[in-house]
Amino acid sequence: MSQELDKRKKRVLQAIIEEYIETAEPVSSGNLVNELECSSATIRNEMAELEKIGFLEKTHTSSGRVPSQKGYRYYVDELIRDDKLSKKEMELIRDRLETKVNALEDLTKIATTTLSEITHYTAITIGPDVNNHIIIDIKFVLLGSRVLMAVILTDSGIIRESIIKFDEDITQEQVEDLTNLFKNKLVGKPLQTMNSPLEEFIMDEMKTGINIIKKVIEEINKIINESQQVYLNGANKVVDMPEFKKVDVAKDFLNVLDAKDLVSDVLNTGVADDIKIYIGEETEKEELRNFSIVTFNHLLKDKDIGTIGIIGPTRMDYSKVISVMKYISKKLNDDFKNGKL
Amino acid sequence: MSQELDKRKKRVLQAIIEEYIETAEPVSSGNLVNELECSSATIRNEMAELEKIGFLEKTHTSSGRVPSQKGYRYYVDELIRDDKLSKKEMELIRDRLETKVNALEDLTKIATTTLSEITHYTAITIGPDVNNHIIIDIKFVLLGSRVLMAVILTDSGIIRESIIKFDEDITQEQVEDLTNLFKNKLVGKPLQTMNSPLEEFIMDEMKTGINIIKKVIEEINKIINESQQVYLNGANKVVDMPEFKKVDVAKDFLNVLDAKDLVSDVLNTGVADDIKIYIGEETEKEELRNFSIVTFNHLLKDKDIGTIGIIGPTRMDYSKVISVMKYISKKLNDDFKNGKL
DNA sequence: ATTAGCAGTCAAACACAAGGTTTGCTAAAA
DNA sequence: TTTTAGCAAACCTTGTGTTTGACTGCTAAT
Repeated sequence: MSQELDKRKKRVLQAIIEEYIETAEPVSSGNLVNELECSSATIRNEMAELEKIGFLEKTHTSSGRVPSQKGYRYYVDELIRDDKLSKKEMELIRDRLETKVNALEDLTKIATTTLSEITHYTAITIGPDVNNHIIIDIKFVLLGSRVLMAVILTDSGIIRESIIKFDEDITQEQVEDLTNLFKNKLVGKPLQTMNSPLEEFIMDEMKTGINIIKKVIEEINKIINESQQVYLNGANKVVDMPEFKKVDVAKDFLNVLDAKDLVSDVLNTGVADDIKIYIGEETEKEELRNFSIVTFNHLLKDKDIGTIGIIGPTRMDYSKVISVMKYISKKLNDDFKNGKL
Repeated sequence: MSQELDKRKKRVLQAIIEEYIETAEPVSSGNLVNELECSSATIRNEMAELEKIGFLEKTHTSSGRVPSQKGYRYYVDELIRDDKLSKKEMELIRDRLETKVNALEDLTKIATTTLSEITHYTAITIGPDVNNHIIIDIKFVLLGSRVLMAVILTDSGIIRESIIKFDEDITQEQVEDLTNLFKNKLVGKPLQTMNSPLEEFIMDEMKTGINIIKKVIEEINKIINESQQVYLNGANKVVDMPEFKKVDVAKDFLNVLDAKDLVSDVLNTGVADDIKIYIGEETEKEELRNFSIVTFNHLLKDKDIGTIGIIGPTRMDYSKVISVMKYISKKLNDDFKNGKL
């Protein structure tokens, strides 16, 4: 899979990619002569070979080199560094994550915002897939004569409430009936059990009408599915990136952000508790061919807190992004061990 | 205030503005000769006079005319039409608003999305200011030994829940104690009462610790203030507008969208149950000088359902925007009268 | 009061030349 | 064998000058 490069070629490739990430301009041989102890001619020879194996590209005959998708891939697999955080940035992260939150989901949002802030890329989150989380309790609360609130607790600490309005009055007796029914039927089972056929919910000694039960199930399901909500942060960061001077690229990007399911598809394929990088066409989505996505899925003591993604141009500062993600990951785990979460 | 223009001048001004709204190109005299029964020379004379009184501008000596801010203002005050909806568009609106919702806030979001969809501008919503809504009930539900949920109902039908975690166990007795305390103290009063000094909440026969009460109040206040949430739809619409070919204008726009408080400030000044138009500098915000905002605040039987705003370039299709808003407004009122809401 | 005609103005489009980078290649040096 | 210096060729970028075409404003005729 990964080609063998000699030491100097690695250094040349790394230098080119890092220079290009910084400047967004094609990198010339003369440009690197300060960083490597050899002449520009030597570097040119190396560049020619790196181009031959597909790691570099030229925009025209006499231009400098630009990394190819394959080049970036080699870079993130072999050459990347993950210590690109300044003291100040670490402090900022620690500070942000120390915010007291009531729900784990808020913590994910905070991590997302922080990530966007430090990397200057757009960040996207989708909540964890809660379908296989185990229900540990269900409560119904009567808020008015025709308004019922359902509260579901899961083992992952995620709480969902749903407010349900009826066309008829609901009695306290019916509420208790519902509570018993759903508790018997669902506690200890995964959330997706809510999707079982209606008949499964009908029991012998029921005082509550079937229409009410049906409605309750519908509304709760709605809430569960909505929970895969997409949260977006820093969409305006795009305008600072030179690649978006070209209007059609910017257009592509904004459209991608709007078609959230495109990105959430990618986020959903991310492996649990890992950082994953998709460069350009690796996402296998036509609309995303000019962009890269780095996803980050964190397990906090087996609890999936959702997937965070960074989306930006293929010329993304992968090192920085990875560094921040790893640091956040570490910080969350430490806090958890020390009982802060 | 509003200047007196003779009939033909009005027609010329209207034609220029509507042409410019459509094409985003300066309008020449020859361009209008088909719509008005006179020669281009006559139109040129009229244009010269309209320019003299500040309703039109030129981009350079020999260019066509472009409406000035003052011109737009005259247009929206005197010349605008509000019947610019096609049958199809009305159908779409009706269809969308017929969606069954549980919370009024969802209806506002649907209206926002529809508005953005039909006008092709970015739409922004802020929830109603709930501070003076009257509390009609407060409930506390124990979700776990250390987790409490507070539910507040208001007369406007808006429901807020807050999940509160404690470092110590909460007993059922304490929950009842809290319920009594808050019911006595708050039912019938506006939500902002929650902001009263802590001492006001301390009563003689309390079994619940002051720290718990303090925490509860804090968390509930957090939720109330969060409710002025900004909901944004159609941010990617910008890329279709020619004025955003200029990168710095696009940058301005995206930054404005990100600095949501800027826009929500404007939305907050909107008068109840009315449509209000701010053209360019009329917002008195430096960052918004190149944009116009049309706000729409709807009262559904005295209940403020929030303010919706459309933001776009000063070259906005005001007629279309107003038409849609009026139609939505009418539809909501009709539905309400017919008991559909 | 309106209009035709015409000169004047300016932006946008195009072509062309000059200047500057950067490469690949060759031949010399290490 | 590897590295380097030197140089021609390629090609982008910038600037300049020219042309074209779309307007307007003005004047004089209708």
